[in-house]
Amino acid sequence: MQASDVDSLTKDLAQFLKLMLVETGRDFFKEMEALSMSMTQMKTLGTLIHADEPLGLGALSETLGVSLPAVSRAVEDLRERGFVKREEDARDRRSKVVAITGKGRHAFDRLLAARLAGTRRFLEGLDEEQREALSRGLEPILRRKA
Amino acid sequence: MQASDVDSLTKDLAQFLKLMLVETGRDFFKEMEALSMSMTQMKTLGTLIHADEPLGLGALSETLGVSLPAVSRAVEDLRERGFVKREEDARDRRSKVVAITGKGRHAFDRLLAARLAGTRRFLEGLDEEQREALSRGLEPILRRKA
DNA sequence: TATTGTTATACTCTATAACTATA
DNA sequence: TATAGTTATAGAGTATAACAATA
Repeated sequence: MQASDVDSLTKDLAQFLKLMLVETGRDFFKEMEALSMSMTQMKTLGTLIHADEPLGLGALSETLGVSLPAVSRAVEDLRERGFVKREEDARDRRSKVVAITGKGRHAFDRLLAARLAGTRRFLEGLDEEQREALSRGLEPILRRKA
Repeated sequence: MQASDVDSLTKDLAQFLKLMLVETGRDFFKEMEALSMSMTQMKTLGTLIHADEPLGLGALSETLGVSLPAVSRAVEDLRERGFVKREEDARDRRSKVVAITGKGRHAFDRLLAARLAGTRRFLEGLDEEQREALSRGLEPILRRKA
């Protein structure tokens, strides 16, 4: 591996990431604001939407890397607004399990769409050749075996 | 432009960005924490380091998209710690102009290095062919005329 | 009066500590 | 006792409003 190649590619990639962060951040944060959704609440929905079964608050806290009280309050607010439901675990009444609702899925989809909107807008600003090259550059990375 | 191509590339790029965010965020936030540096303070240093001349607080507030009081407090803390210096503008004593110090440059370089560290680590985990393709994908985008 | 910053105040989100209820 | 979650409290960061100094 030639160090200088990696060096210059590192700079290129960093520059590209910065560009994309600016481009994709706008719509996304606007949508978060419109939904009055905090970062923790968004990550909570994102975790629940992919979960096979309702999750306890401890599991959420662990997964999100956020304190238990912070999750507890974020979830309580989400519940009040109908984005999740929270129930006592029948087998252990100390535990409360949380699941996303249809309304929650809908909200998360909106946030996801906002995140993709900036990405798509950026790509539409490129020409076909640039998109082709980018696609060929990303493809092998995303499809590689870890 | 075939819509489906853009669709799938949008998804690929979004996935890639998410991957990189995780990969590059760790070192960076660790370094910010080590320097007790807030986001606004970091952006302040980043703006000043590229500025040709000292900037007034109003200009900083505008550039960073942060309220004047927030900038005022962020700068005061940076000044106390020697990362910037702040002086009255001789021509208008209402205005105070801020400039980065050597210590400030050094701190910002550390933050920049932390941000690049994750990017570089990621690239080093790829094989030569993957890096080549990525490089060819980014090159025309970064060098294009706006 | 208008403008540049600063200080006062209130709000959001967070973490640690104290607490409640169940196991 | 130990554990799951909630409530109390304090800290960091922000914005709007009130203020001080200079133009």
